[in-house]
Amino acid sequence: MSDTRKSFSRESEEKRTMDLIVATQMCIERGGVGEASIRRIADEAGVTPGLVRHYFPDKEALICAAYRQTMADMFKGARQGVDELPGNAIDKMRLFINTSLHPGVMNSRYHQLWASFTSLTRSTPSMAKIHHESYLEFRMGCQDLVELVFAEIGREVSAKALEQYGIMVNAILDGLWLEGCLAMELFDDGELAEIGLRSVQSVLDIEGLI
Amino acid sequence: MSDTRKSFSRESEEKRTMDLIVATQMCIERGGVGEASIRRIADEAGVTPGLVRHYFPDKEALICAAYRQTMADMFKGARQGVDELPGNAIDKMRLFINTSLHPGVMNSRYHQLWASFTSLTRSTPSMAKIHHESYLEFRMGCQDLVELVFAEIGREVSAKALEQYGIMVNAILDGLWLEGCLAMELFDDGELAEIGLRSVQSVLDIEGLI
DNA sequence: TTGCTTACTGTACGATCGTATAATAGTATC
DNA sequence: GATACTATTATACGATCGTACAGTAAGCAA
Repeated sequence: MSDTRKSFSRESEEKRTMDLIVATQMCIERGGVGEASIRRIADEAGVTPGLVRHYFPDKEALICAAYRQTMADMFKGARQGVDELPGNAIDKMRLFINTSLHPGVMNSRYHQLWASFTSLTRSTPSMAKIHHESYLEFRMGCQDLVELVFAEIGREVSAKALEQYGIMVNAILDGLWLEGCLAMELFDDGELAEIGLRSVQSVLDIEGLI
Repeated sequence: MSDTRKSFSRESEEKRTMDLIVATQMCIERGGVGEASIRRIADEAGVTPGLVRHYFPDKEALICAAYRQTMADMFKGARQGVDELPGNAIDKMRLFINTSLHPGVMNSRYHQLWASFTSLTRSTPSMAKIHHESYLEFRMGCQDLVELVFAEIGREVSAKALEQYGIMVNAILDGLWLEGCLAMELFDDGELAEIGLRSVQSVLDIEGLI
């Protein structure tokens, strides 16, 4: 039909794969899963639809890859600087809470991606697996920080209690993150982070977080 | 094409509308927004696709109606019995937390619906409005209960502080609800409700909730 | 029973979907 | 510069989508 073919340059598998994943994120970000068709993703990535199948066996595999990437991005964003921080455990916890509840992580873009992927976990087993893994990873991140804090102040708790504290902190961060993502305009800058610090301090019955 | 027409009976607008809304919920519950096509919804409701347009101007209107209905269902479920409870404010708060974090409200069905609708709020203004309204309604429900509790024990707090307590309680419930919906099998019966009670008690610095 | 209203069915249309595959061209090797 | 490899394009196919609309029958009023 067309008399001129699209010119192109060959790229590495890593680049093309990542381009397609990022394009998928952008499509979903724009209008949910329904907006993320193979054609639109390819267009967003600057390639033609046929190429997608060259790198991913089917659409589901691409969506899964984008899901994994999104969760990795968010997790990395939330823990930014926490592990490198030379300070004590309380400082790490404070930074973790602050970072998780600031615009770098708590924004409508991540929320849109998160909600879209989450809505697929029930019907797609491979996505349910990703969801499960990333949930546990985040919860364990919370739990490990709690453990550090308790060790620092010399408090001893059972493994079960520690787990429940992890669940609590995770819930508070998830809940505040949700509120912030969904209604950013209702809160002042740093308000949710402050509420998060106060809540976690209360729940863990510790001091020095604020 | 077919030699026999589908027999039918005329029904009231209320019934047909509700049938279509429920059918929409069931389709979304089954496999996300992608599964909720007009044809499948009509089939689920026991009517033909053409009828949908007789009651709803387009698909978006039907999805919005289903969104509203779902949020109303959840809100009603969470407040079940709370307002009728003759007891004191602490009892109301306890019941509210327990009910919100038990299977009647905290289940994968509601979560699937919630996540699916939520993923549409960014690109569809009419759904963003519904989302905003239902979020504020739930948060105010939390805040009102906090106010009742504080009044009961004679604690006086500023309006701003009260609002922040409402945000905290809402976040804790949202966060735990999410955890429970997404990984029900990781928790014992009533474990999350208990964690919720302990967290709220800590955060509000009150007694008698557990 | 007849006729009227309209809830409801059935079919059609153009667009878009995911996938398959043949044809092409960029690039490295010799 | 010719050759081989394969990343990439282009096109096709059948299915399904949302919507439009003409035709049909259910149920009520007279």
